[in-house]
Amino acid sequence: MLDIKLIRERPTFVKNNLSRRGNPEFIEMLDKLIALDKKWRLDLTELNKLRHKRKKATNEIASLKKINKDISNSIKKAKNLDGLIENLEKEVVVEKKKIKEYLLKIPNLLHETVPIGLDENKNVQLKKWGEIPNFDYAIKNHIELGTKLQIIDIKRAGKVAGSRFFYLKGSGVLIDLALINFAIKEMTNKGFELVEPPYLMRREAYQGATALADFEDVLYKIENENLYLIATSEHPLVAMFMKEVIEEKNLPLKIAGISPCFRKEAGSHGKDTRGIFRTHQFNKIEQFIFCTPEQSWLLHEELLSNAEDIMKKIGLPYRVVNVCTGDIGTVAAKKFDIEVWMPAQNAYREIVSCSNCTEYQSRRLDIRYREKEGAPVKGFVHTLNSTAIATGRMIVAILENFQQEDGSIIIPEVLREYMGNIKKINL
RNA sequence: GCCGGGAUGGCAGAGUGGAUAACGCGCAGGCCUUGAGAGUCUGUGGACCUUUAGGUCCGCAUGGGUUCGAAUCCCAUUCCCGGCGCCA
Repeated sequence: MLDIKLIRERPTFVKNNLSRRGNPEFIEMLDKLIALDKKWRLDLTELNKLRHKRKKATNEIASLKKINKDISNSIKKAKNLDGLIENLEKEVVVEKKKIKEYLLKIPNLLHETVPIGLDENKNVQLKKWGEIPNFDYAIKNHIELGTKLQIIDIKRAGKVAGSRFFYLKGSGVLIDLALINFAIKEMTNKGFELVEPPYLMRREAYQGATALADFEDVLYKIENENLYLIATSEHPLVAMFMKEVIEEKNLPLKIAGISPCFRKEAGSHGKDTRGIFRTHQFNKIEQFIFCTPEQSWLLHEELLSNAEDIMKKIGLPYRVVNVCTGDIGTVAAKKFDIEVWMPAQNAYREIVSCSNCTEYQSRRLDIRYREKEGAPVKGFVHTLNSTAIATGRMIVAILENFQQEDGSIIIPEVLREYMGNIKKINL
């Protein structure tokens, strides 16, 4: 959510920034918001005047009553104002609500370094790491590999839960858990505190964590309850501190969230339908940071480098892209994606997403900071998030990149200690 | 799920139908002091208008209701605590 004061004081600046997203709807919304805000302030001032009049009348009643004088005239005077006040009150409430709605829909301001572009094709490659493997035999995709090795069962998952679900079995489970444990070690070594969040969240909290428009497409709602399954641990992690004031000595607050993620993936029909690249449920270890505005851009780079370290240690070739204005989403001011090489697709595909959300989430959730206890609040914290490891996609990458001619898989060395020191997954 | 208790500023906590939501802690500033501390004075919820100063309204979990007037009375909802029940 943007600061309404900033919009009032520097409307052109905000408009220019929003226009970089290339969606005229946002400009329309902003114009409507500005006009509505103006009207709201006028009406509010008028309402306050009326309320003042009534207040004076009721005070009069109190003092007349004390000296046993007749109050029927004064009561009439006060009652006459009621209708006017009630009507204007309703108007003001409706206006305020609409203003809030616009504010919740208008996306975050973009950092100046975000490249302009309509879609992911305009994302700018920043760096590349690792050698793309050269296979001198016909390679298999992760579905063939996983099925043959009996570590992934998509068919039976379809029978039981529908498409985009999967069973992991045997060594598949071990890799999944090894990835989690490896990520835990990496994050702990880098000073992150481990957190297992609730997997369900109330609407009030969820609305602060993400954009309203994302709800229906992405989130599973529990029937007859005000609860949603989390799409990523980022959401319960940021909401964890809603309505709180954090002391500066505790910033930056670094958290590693561990949880399954549930996503409807509505609107992605036909995209990545086969296999476990895009599924309704997967496990993820997430990096999350609360910090001061001064710290956030440096920490954004740090989160990226943490995620890159993991890629390097596992040994997967990847590239980093600076996500462009059309692809960046509502809440981020700037976003890096790490894309891993997927041999069977002959392409780099997203495996890590690393965002600086500046104060967009914290303003919605009212997460502020102050110098120390009792001191006045300084402002809203900045929030950042980045994937550490999303196990589903990582398993796809490992199977495809480390496959051997006979269909076996070489296990990356860093994972072996968590898998009983086996080096290979064989049939 | 049932019964009971509760929700007031950054924190603690009074106020049970009538003007400014008390006192305190913390924090900020002034005075005092070589400095710190102690002491002392002032300030310390939000919004809007006007801005040198100031003015007005809102705010006691949320939403309704009663009343000329609600933190206070009534109804509903949410959350927290305790007890009982159920349960991995």
